Amino acid sequence: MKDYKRYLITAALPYANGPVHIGHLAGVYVPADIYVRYLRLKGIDVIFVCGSDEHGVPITIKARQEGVNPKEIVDRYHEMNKKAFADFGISFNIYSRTSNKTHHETASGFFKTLYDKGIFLEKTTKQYFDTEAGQFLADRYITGICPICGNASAYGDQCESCGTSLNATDLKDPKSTLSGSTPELRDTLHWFLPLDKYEDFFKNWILKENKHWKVNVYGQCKSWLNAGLQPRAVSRDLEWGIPVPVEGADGKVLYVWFDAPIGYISATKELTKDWEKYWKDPETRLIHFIGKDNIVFHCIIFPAMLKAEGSYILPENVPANEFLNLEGDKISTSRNWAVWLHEYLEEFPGKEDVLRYVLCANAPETKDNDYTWKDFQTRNNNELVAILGNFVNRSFVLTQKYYNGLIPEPGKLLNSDKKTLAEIAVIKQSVENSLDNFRIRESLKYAMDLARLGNKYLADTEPWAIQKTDPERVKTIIYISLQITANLSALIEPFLPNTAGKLREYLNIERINWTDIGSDEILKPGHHIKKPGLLFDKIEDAAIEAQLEKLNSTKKMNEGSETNAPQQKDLISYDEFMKNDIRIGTILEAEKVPKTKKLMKLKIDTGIDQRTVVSGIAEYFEAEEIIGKQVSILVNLEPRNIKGIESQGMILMAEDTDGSLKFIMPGDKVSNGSVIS
RNA sequence: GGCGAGGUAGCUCAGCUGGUUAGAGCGCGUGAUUCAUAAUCACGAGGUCGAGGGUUCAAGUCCCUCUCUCGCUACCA
Repeated sequence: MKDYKRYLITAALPYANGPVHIGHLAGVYVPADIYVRYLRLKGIDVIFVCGSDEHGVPITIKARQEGVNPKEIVDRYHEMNKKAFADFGISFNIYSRTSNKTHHETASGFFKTLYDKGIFLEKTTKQYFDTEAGQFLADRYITGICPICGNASAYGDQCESCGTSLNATDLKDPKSTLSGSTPELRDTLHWFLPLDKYEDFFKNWILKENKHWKVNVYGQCKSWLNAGLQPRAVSRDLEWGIPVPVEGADGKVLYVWFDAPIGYISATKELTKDWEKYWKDPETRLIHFIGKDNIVFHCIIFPAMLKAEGSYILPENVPANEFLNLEGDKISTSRNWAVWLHEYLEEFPGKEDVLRYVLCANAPETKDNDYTWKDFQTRNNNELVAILGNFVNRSFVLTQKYYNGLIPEPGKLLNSDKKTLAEIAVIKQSVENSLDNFRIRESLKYAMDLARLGNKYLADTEPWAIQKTDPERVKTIIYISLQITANLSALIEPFLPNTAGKLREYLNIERINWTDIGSDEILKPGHHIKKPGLLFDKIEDAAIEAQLEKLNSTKKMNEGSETNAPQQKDLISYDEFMKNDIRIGTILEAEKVPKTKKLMKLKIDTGIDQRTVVSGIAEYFEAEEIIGKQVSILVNLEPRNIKGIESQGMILMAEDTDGSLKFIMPGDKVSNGSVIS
């Protein structure tokens, strides 16, 4: 690899509409922090930037739900996450935010540069405008009648009743949710980044020059490049965000995906006057730590922006991780299925390193992984306490007992002693090699090998057995054990910084340079170590059960459907309801529509006729098992062509909380064509 | 359906350009040991490497088909 002069490390900007959880930590912040701490210990010039991503529609929606200003939302979560990260020990050089002045100026300037260079395409489209509120409406802010299923409160981007994704202009009788008025269609101008023009560049840069990227990252990029890149709108009509810095662009802001990654640049700017050195000098190695949901932005879109601007370097690597599950289920902010960092810090005070350790040991580097509290306990008790903590404790206790805390003078080293000491450098080399290749999980395992080495050394030499007969030999043994603990304090520093600090305190020494790892004379004979405490405590079953209980109650809350059931829709009149002609029919034939995942072609006896209906149920039913069943069917829905088949009606389904579908059927058999009212 | 990633011991994962009896950590069993938060150390049991074909003197490793998981994408009337 090229010899870089300095490193710029970014960690994905957490979205400021919720707290940080273990999934974020395991995928992004813990690996990034370990890597950065490692670089720092090696004396490398590195800065580590992050911050809150505070723009975008979801934040405005959350604000509206709570009846507050978006600013209140982002302030709340920015402060909360900033503090949680700091308390947890993620060592950002700066944790900034995209709502601040520097960022607004930077993002705005970045846009302006591209604009002046004539990079953007301009396109005019028609969008709804709320004349009362005086603004264009995001799709989410429009409700109306779904053209597909007739649901009266479909959103402009999606009908939650039938699940169809929509354009706001598809809705019948659209209403603004801001003012309740009927919006009017107006022309609106937007700017697009012509990603398609960079396709050749990316095919070369990623597929040829970046073969060293992780397979999951490389493969995902290949998938996108093969599908072809499309121009992407960089602006949108919204109040919350960074105004488009162009004449006549009132009410338009930069699309959040455009401004967010620029947040890395603004954060660097805030941090140092020398920011350009980190962003524009090819001797800087730029690395983005992200989760897999962010791959396309960091591997294609943001580099395209940087490339278009012209003066920036591109990322040298993007070590994206997969996702972490929790006790077998996907982590979900909305379902409160998560271990929140701020809560963990309160519930397990002083155990920051335990979580770091478990998340790193379980980091989803190659595929999604599962976090369980049982595993958390096991790793703490059987690895941190039993292997690492125990070795250190054994060494200390022996030192206190035999020498009153003074480092003894070693005698002549035996071959086995020399071999043990030489092993330290080998382990260090393994740790480095893994870290250099972003195999963080593996590197942690190697680091633990040093503690294993220590335990084995003590077991092999048995100082307690020969103290009476050969006290001189014991001095050497303890001396070497203590040198191992000292080396350990440096080697575990990137992974377990608090523990490393504690260990140094017990040893009564200053921080050791990474390059000194492997030395057998870190602690000088006669040096006093302090009366030690324990590095780790056992975690009892009760603490784990409490966490499981907490998750269990979350699960119950989620199942107690009130919390999850969608809100009641707007009132309708009896007449309106009676427009629906819903009947009971019998499924005569069923077959899966080829080349689709969900579609099933059904022939239904409606009592009036026999007709064909295409329905999105194939994921939950086999064709054979549903033939002969009675179902409810909306018969007067206007026909629609789906995959070349005319669908004449809609089968009514109930969607359970887990997303599975169930038929709405009569309690007892009735004649086909029976009317439902 | 298309594309991408993954499916290797009970669990979490290594196995590079195909080559001796498929590895590690944790868990499990047996033994040793007591300095240590019943911790440690040694040894051992456990895998038809998702399934089935094929190429090859030789395949976990290459090719084809199928299957399951995750993601992107199409589709959901």
